[in-house]
Amino acid sequence: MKELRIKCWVEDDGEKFYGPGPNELIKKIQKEGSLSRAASEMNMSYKKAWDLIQRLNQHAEKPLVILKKGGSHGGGAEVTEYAREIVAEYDQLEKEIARLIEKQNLLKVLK
Amino acid sequence: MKELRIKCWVEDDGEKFYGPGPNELIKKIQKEGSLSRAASEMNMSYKKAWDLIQRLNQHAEKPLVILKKGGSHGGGAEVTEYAREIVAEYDQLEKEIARLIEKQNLLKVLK
DNA sequence: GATCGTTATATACACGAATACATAACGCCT
DNA sequence: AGGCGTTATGTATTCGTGTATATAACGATC
Repeated sequence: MKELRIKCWVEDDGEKFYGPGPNELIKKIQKEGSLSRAASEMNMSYKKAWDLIQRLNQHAEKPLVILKKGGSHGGGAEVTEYAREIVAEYDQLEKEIARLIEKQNLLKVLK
Repeated sequence: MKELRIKCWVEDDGEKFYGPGPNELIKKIQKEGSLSRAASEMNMSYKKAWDLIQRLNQHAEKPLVILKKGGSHGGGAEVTEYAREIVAEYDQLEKEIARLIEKQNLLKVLK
């Protein structure tokens, strides 16, 4: 069965840094409060998730995720208010794209 | 400088087979009448282009590109009318997506 | 039948990205 | 002081994808 897929992301000087992956990861961090658990939930290696967060915080004007190590629970990850705003906007954009897709079910190549 | 990018493609049972690459390749084949020249114009290896055309013709209900070998000019590649229709539709879709992008310059993460 | 330019096909190699693994650092708690 | 769970960081390995290279097949034209 054929279907039309669309993906959108943000690049900074040609380097991609925000897209579906980071968006989902941030949501899972928010839910779990832990980067390692969020990563394994996505079947993503911890290192990749960590590198991703570094790049995210570095390119954005304000940090999206605060990582803390040590402490009673060993540490944790906190999603900033700024990040929650971005997630909401990205989700909104994806919704609008999905609406555009539905209007485009007439492609000959889809048959 | 940050910018929003969008890409769309068609999948068949999860396998992607039509997107920006194939679309551009078909256009160049139409212009050149040759698969090898079209491929090198895109800085794409001949093998990759050939494999791509095979997959395209196999998944579509009608062939998009007819390859002929031998003959006075050594052979050549011909784009079918069906393919030209698909290219036109895909270009149209990309245009609509570009219009959607312009309305979306308000993302916080873009600042 | 020799030539020519293209398609057809297989194999070896290069490269980048992701994974796997190992180990250190941290700070609250008992 | 020791344990715990998490973050922090480097390195080696794996894996997929594309490239590079070589060679054969084809068929009209001369």
